[in-house]
Amino acid sequence: MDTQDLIKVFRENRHKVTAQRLAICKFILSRKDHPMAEQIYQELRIEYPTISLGTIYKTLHLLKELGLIQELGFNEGSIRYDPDMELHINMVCSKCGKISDYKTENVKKLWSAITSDLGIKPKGQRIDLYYECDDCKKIEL
Amino acid sequence: MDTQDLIKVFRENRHKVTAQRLAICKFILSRKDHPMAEQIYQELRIEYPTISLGTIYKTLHLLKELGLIQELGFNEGSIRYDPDMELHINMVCSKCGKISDYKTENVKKLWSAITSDLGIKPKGQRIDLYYECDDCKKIEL
DNA sequence: ATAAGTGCAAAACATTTGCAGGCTT
DNA sequence: AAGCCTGCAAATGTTTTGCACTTAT
Repeated sequence: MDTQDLIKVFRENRHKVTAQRLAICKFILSRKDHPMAEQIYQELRIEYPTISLGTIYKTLHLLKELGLIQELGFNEGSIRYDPDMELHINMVCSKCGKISDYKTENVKKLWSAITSDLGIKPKGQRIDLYYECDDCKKIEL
Repeated sequence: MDTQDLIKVFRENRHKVTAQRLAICKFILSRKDHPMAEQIYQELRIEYPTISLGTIYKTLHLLKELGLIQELGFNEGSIRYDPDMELHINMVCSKCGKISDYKTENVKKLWSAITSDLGIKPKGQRIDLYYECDDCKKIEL
């Protein structure tokens, strides 16, 4: 999704196009490591010194409403943001907290088995698998 | 897991057995609706008027350490506690937030497929499926 | 011109921490 | 008797809210 697409989505939904909004959206949509609001704030502050955390949160909520990102609440009480809206597994390192996405056809099969079993239609999902990542394994040795 | 088992686990791990601790543990282990700390506090306050939120949190952390419950962070920033440590799916109603567990052999199959694919051993997992529950569907009509 | 968005600061929550006194071992 | 546990209160960290000012439409 490039800048032009973003602008189109905003206009179609009667939301104004501002520099901050574009910057926040482009930032989160390009990141694959599920950052939290504070991280987004710190990085954008370099280019937009007056940007505020409030604006970051408001924009993230807007993106969630528009269906462009997903919120993931974690145990430490923090919320992280994931721009991947497709069915996937969050591979979470239980040591360092690093997250990467993993996709496999098997999940889709499982989901269709479950939904036909229960007779429901899913509105969304979240699948976390906790493991120890390669970096943390190395440190251990 | 009954009271005697609980006492045994505490003693084996050199934790003292107190009335509050037993009450909190019995409460959370018997609940299937994944309550948050505040809910546990409000309900136990009836029988133990001087119990404090701090104690609730400390006890929940202890139970997590002992591997008896799981913490689930949610989007609203709250943490809910799940006494079911087996592989299961959290069926979350996206309207009212109600949660129930669902177990199926299919998940175990999926998990073993993934772990052999990636060559990792999972330390834990969390699977949420968002849908609209029967009660909320009825209200809608 | 109008309505919506921004930045700032204060408020609202949820969770954690520190400590004096009390209870289990 | 010693040390862990409790309850209270203060501190922390994150997210939300209110409002005057600015900007996009």
